[in-house]
Amino acid sequence: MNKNDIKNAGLKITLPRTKILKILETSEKRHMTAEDVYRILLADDKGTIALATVYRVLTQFEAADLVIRHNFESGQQAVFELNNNEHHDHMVCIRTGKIVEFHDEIIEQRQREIAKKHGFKLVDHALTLYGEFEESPKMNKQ
Amino acid sequence: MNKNDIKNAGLKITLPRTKILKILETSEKRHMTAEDVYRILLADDKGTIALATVYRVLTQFEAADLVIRHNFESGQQAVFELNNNEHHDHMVCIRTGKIVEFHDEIIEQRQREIAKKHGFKLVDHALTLYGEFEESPKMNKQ
DNA sequence: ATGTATGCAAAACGTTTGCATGATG
DNA sequence: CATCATGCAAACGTTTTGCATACAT
Repeated sequence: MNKNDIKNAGLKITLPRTKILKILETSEKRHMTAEDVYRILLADDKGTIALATVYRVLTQFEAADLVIRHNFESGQQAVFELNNNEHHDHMVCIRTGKIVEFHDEIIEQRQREIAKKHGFKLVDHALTLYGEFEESPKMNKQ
Repeated sequence: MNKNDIKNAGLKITLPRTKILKILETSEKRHMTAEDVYRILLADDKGTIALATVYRVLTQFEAADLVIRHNFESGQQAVFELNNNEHHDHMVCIRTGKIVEFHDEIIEQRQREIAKKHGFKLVDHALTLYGEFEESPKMNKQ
């Protein structure tokens, strides 16, 4: 019921917003740039939706905790993913851009301990591993 | 002997390069944006050094492993720090911008294990904790 | 009917680049 | 003296914003 998510965020239910949310929900890629979303909108749609609107809506969704914005070390485009409320970190392939999520409770726990030791009130954290996935011989990666 | 570092990087020893390196070495802030460096150059100097040069030099230093560039999740300006060859991660205060470094072997080890489990050749990683340092009552933070 | 959202174009931002000049080895 | 580095201004890619119009409630 994605329309409720929009309404609960205090936002009016508009075509751009429902479409963008649906794209985030149904796209095979969980991590998309604003341009990724924009390109999909251009493709499967008649009514024009401006790139500026995509940015605006994604920013609003972020403020509403509906999506999470990442700025991976590339420093280039931000990527957005639907917030499924299951915290996770990321492995990013430096060759293909492929992103895999993981969660490790030992690391999480250590972070809390380290923060505590430094008198640091932990609000958020980001852990990203950069490297390359070793392809299994027969598989073609994209 | 910072001039050797520059020479070893295959770079000519020029005023901008020695000054920028010295700023990185002697500034009380270990983590500086290009603009931070630029502003210091403007202040304590007569001969103009262009912001473009600061970016160029920092990028060259990065390629020579003299400095490390970070793009913290802010997505705004990159920050540069001298590479002391002691890997560490960062705690960033979301209120003051203060940065504290830490290193935790348990986390490092877990990362290697996770990468291995996923058939991921680990090249680099970035862990940043975001939060607030609890001030001790008498201390004025800056 | 009111207020909010949108498209468009232009601006803003951090960073990079082309080019003619200047300094280094 | 050949090469590399620099300053300047202009380009760049991403993201934001001003404004007049259009839509949701």
